[in-house]
Order: sequence, then C-alpha cells, then structure tokens
Amino acid sequence: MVPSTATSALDELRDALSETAAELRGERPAPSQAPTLERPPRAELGDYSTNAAMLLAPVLKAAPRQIAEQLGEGLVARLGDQLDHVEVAGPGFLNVFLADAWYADAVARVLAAGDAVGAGEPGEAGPLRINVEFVSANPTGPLHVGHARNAAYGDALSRLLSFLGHEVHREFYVNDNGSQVRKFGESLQAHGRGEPPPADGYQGDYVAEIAAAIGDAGDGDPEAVARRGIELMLERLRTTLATFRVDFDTWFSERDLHVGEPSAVQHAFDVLAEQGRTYRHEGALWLRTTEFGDDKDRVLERSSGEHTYFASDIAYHQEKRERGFDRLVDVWGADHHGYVRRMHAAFEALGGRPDELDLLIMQFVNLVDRGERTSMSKRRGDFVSLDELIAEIGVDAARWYLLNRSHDTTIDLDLELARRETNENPVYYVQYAHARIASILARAGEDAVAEALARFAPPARLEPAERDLIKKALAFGTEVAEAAERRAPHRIAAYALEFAQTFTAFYRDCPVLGAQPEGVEAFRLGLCVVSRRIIGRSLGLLGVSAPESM
RNA sequence: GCGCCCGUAGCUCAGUGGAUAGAGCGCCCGCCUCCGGAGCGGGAGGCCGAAGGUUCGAAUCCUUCCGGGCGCGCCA
Repeated sequence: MVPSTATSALDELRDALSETAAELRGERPAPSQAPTLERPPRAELGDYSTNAAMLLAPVLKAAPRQIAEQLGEGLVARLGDQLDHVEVAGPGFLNVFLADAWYADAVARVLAAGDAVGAGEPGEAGPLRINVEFVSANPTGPLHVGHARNAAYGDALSRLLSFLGHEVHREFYVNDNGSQVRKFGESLQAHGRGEPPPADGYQGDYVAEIAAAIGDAGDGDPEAVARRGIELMLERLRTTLATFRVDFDTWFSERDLHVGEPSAVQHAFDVLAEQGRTYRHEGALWLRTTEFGDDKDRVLERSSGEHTYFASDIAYHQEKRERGFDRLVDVWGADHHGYVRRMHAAFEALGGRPDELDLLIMQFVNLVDRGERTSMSKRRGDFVSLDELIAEIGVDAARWYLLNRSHDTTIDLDLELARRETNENPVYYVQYAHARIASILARAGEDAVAEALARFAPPARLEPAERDLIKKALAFGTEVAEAAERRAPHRIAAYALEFAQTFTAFYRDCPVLGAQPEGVEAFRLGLCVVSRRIIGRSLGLLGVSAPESM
C-alpha cells in the first residue's frame, strides 16, 4: 500500500511532538520560540533531536529533563513501533531513535512524490505573484563579474521561488535614459569619426565594435546613435545572459516611463501628491521620505524641470505595483545600498506595505591579482567580462563559484586561481555523483528500474549508510523552503555537496546491482532514483547542468 | 562624521539561541581483484577580531571598540 504523500514523515513526527507538547502545556501559553527538530551533531545522540522540553521549562515551571521524559512518553505512545526508543540528554534535549519501519515509510513517500520531491507548499499565503528584478546593468558596456554574480543569484532565487509554486516574473530594468547614455553616444560618435573618445567617455574594444556595427556612427543625430548603440548592446547582453542560462520575461525601458500623457513619472507624482507626500521648495519638487525613516527628504524634479533618477525609480516601482504583483524583489549591487532606505520610504509613500518590497544587496566581487585587489572600471574597459569568465572556467563552474557564497559577503575572484582550481571545483563532484547514479540505473536497465519502483519495499534491516542517505533526502524539503525564505540559494549548493557526499558513502558501503537477499537490489535502486532526482533538482535550482555522463 | 555589509582552520567560505564549531582547497599518512578513482579512509590545523551584557545555554542577540569593504548629490 502506498502511503499518503500529503505530509512527509518528518512533518508527522513534528506534529506528534507538538501535540504532545500541547497536551503537557494545557491552558498555559505556548513558548515564544518554536521547538526545533533537527539532526543532532553526533550519531549516538539519535536520529532527530528536539529542544522542546527546554523551551517548555519556564512555562511549566519544571525541570527541563523531567519535561523531556514526559514528552518522550507521549511520543512513544503516539508513534508505536515507528519509534525505537527515546533518550533524554544534556540539559534537556530529547533524542529520538527511529525504527527502520519509520525510515522505510518515509522514503517510500519521497519516492512517491516523484519529481515534486522537495517542492512543498508555497507558504501560508499561497502562491504569490513575484516580480524579481535583477542584473539591470547599464546598457553602455559588457557585463562584468559583478553583474555575473547578480545574474546567477537573481536567476537561482527565481528558480527557487518558482519551484515552490510561486508565479515568478523576471525583469531587467534598462537604464536607457540620462547622461550615461548621452556619453555613450558621444563615445560611439567620436569613434565613428576616428577621434579619441571624450575625456569621461567609454573605451574598450566593444565601443569600436558597436561603432562599426552602426556603420555611420560618425554622422547624424547623437541621440539616434546612442539609441542604436544601446539596441546593439542589449542584443549582446541578451546573448551573454542566455549563454549563462539566464532569461528575462521583460526588458523594461526606463525611457518608457517618460512618454505618454500622463507619463508614468507624472502619474507617480500624482499618486504621491494625492497622499500629501510631496512639496515644492526652491523651485524643486521634494518627496517627504523622512516620514518613512530616511534621514533627509529627496528631490524628484529639479528646479530646472528635469526628473531625477530617483523619480524614474519611483515611477517604475509604482508601475510594477499596478501590474498586480504581490511581491517586488530587487537585486542590487553593493554600491546601491545607500539607496535602500529611501526606496523603501518612497514605496511606503506610494501606499505600499513594507513587506511587499524586498531590496537585496549583493556584495562586491573583487578582482584579485597576486593577492592585490584591483578595481574594475567600465569606462577604462578594464575589467573581467562575464564572457571571459565563461570562456575561462565554463558556465557550471562559474555559476557554482558565484552561488556558493552568501549574497552579503564579498567575493575575491582571482581568475588565475579560479582557472587553476576548475578541476577542483566541488561542482564536478556533485555532477559526478549524478552521472554515477545515471550509470548504475542505465546498467540496471529501464525495465528493472520500473519493476524495482513498483515492488519497492524495505529490507528487514537497514544499513547505516542507507539510513544516512534517507535522512539526508528527507531534509531536502526543509532546505529548499529555508533557502527561499532567507533568499539564500547558496544553501542549496551546500546541501547538494553534502548530499553527494552522503550518496558516495552509500555507494561505497552498499552495492546496488546484484545485491542480496531478494528485494535489496530493488530497494537500493529506489534509493538511487530518489538520489538522482534530488541531486538533479538541486543542480537545476542553481542553473547548473546535471550530466548523465562525464 | 553618519549609514550598510564583513571579520570563523594556512587559503576560500558555511554555520542568524543548543550538545565536542564544519566543508572545499592546501598539507601529512594509508587505500584500486569490487556497480565510474573527477574517488575512499585517517591525521595535523580554531581564544569564532576584542571587551562587556542578555540567557539554563551565544560564532549566532544587544552595547562599545578595533580592522576591512562600500556608500552618503537638485549624479546615474
């Protein structure tokens, strides 16, 4: 009989625990902190461990260890032969030792979940419409490694949120308006005429290439040259990003915010004015961001009548709100962090709720040369481009390298080292485990695997490596949920590596093909299928390929 | 001066209230009759920047300080 997949075995364990705790508590208030149910640091401390008794102690005014005893009795009564035994340890931990029957049931449910393993529920609020805006590099130059990090992160986050069932819209905000664009046009034009670029203009081979592609860049309207140059640059960005496995649903033009009657910018001003958030001072239009925690009010429209960049950004966020998203996620570079507070303030001034806007800051990628940090300057054409990074170490290694770390730590990238370490990159270890499983399953043959899944049944006695593998597999759903909630795709990379290591230990200790006695091979083939799905999914969430062979 | 991020093994980094702080790389010692050795086992290596505080319990939360990075415009 196939067990229900509605809840995981781990969820049921958690439920049994909280029911027991509620019973002990009676009418008294629940502790402010939710109890943990996690794998203890050492195997002799059980399969799972909870701190529930220690949290209940102040509420029940009793000794933690005594409460743990009672919790243990309750669990024994509820779980029956699924439980081997419980132990009270240390200051009041309750350590749970599960029977093989529990593992067998748990892994059968994971197997039954198929490709949805780990997907879980989108959350209490249900599926959300989420707009993720990322990269948004100025279209006046190629993407460098900083953009690469932003791209890998925004993409992986989008994949995570989609996997959890949210409706994700990926967006690139194109800064095709303002002085940078004019400067770009002037640089192209100078090149077209064979003149040196303006003092603060753009340099680098790509400027010459774009100028050549335009053909008559030297003549005509500088603004038209700039616009054409940006179109060509955007094509390049799109190509590079596609190679990096990053796609966008919308490329949103900043210029569009200024056209129409009323323009989006004017409309945003109206919305703010209706709420009494703006005022005129010395000929300029100001927004009262100080009412929402900013340290000074900000100018929206200069006394000259021109709009500030901030005004565009506000109009853009209002436009996204009106498109009906439940959440707006912006992935910004570290150089924009000073901008976060005022953007939040403006968002609230527009009438948005603080939790509807998520502003995430990516820390820098520093280029390191022989231990010294070097700077990246786009105008000097002096930087490592995403294209170069891909050419040097490949998409998989590059994405892993950039996603392996938390978004709020700076990364030192020594290209020399990265190139040398390519073969040592743990991503290959994970991919190798995937390929190895694929090889085992291929050897077994499709029919044998299908039959194994059909008559999947646990053996009388589980090997330790089998139990470890199942435990690791059961953790996948929690890992995915936490990675999404904390906006931390790097957790998936860490999990994938650990899972691959756990599988490799299983592979070492437990022969799959030809395993005896009867039924063991089928059971282990089932474990292989689960493992392949989990590794494949983990890599997929990171945008890294999961090869059948290497 | 003010604000944000960071400080954990030789290096690069995980670890946002639990037990003896982990991984990868590097280093040392072992291991191929066996489903893929891009591997496996073992070892050395830590005052978690410093000092106070909160807590039964702190790398984790609070305060101050030190160090590094990045910002702080009617620029974009």
